[in-house]
Amino acid sequence: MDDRTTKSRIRDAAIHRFGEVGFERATIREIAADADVSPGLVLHHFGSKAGLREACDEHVVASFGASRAEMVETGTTDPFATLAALREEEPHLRYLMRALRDGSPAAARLFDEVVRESEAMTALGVEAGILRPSEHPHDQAVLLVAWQFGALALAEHMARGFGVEPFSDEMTARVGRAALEVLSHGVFADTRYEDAWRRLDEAADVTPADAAEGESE
Amino acid sequence: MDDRTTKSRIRDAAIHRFGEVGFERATIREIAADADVSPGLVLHHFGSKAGLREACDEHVVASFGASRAEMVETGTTDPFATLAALREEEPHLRYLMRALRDGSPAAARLFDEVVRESEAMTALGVEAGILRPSEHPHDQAVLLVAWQFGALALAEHMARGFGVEPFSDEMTARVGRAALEVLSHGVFADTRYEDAWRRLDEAADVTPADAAEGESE
DNA sequence: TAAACTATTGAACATGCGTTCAATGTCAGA
DNA sequence: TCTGACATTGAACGCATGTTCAATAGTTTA
Repeated sequence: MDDRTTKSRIRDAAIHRFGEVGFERATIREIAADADVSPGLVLHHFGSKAGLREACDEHVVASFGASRAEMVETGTTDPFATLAALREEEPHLRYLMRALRDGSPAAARLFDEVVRESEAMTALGVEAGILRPSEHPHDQAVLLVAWQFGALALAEHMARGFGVEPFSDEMTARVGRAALEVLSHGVFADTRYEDAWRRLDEAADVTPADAAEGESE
Repeated sequence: MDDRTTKSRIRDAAIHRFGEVGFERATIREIAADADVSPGLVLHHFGSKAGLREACDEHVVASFGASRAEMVETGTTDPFATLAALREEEPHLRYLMRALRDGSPAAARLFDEVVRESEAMTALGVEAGILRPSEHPHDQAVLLVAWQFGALALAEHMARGFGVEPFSDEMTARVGRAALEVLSHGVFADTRYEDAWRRLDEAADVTPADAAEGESE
């Protein structure tokens, strides 16, 4: 027995399928079978496959929004607690991972939201003396979110590299440890590369301000 | 006039299409049209769509292998020179990006190869005093490659975050600058998080050696 | 009770796809 | 010139898919 409404059962089955095999490969017939309904009913409730995707997007994004809002309230500032908390909702996480890879609009929305929040939280961390101030806080936020989401999207490959199961506790631990080391000390022994880059930068006059237009080519 | 052989023309058209829209969405008919041949000829040369993918995989992986081998010979040790060099072959880069997102076997192969090479190059860098020695060199290599490839896979989102075009010089510059800052200094002001994690680590006894099996659950 | 509306089904439809295949063209070698 | 192998075409086939639709069951409303 399943006390959820039929519509939400279909949506959850779709989230699961989409997350597992991607939007393209997932078929309405399979989703309907998973939810123990006929294919026709899926279309009755969601209009089309695209409509079904939108409903899933909305639900997952809202769900993550809620848990992020909770973290903001409790005042969590570091990104790894976030990652750990995300693991609680594995189907949604898989869905998000797929959405990122599929290039779904929802993933783009979520990416931008998280960048914005990450930038704000970083500012708080800097004030609190926990985080090192960056010369380009926005760029850094974009990069760190891309790394975090990117690692999520490539979880399968990382797991293989570690020799563990994707989405296992083992994996979270290994990723967390390695990431903390890098994010605490960096990987370069000194700043020779950074200095070199900065000189190139100043010569080419690439500043965030006039970033919108490309003057070469 | 195109002096390449018809077969390689088809393969290059396929690499382009696969890279642009992904393996699933790309159709043999479109690829054939791009290469100015009939759909039948594509199958005549490559047997099936999967065979065509394999041929593309092999070609792209080999191409990247060649340019990486060249970098090893010239003794380049830092990952950003690699990124810059990759930009020269944009279609192949787009293909690789898609392959990573699609979960193609070729992408897995390449990922593992690059991890291995990255680990070796990092060891060289440490010896040379350029790179900081890591406590878990393999884990660090996996993480850094995942970040690098992940950022590549999410190039579209990063570009939007920066307000620039994907695969533009502008974008390379911004990513490089932000990455160098993080990889030179880290983001944490001190090691309090790392220390806390290490204590958790020792308590749970999570070591790389017995990483293969999960004892909980 | 009757009517209207919603949930649900199963079959059918249309389309686009990968693939097959017989036919034709092309060209090197006997 | 004849022949065989290969390149190439275009039409057709079969299949899986998203979608439509009339019909049925169930539930609410007047």
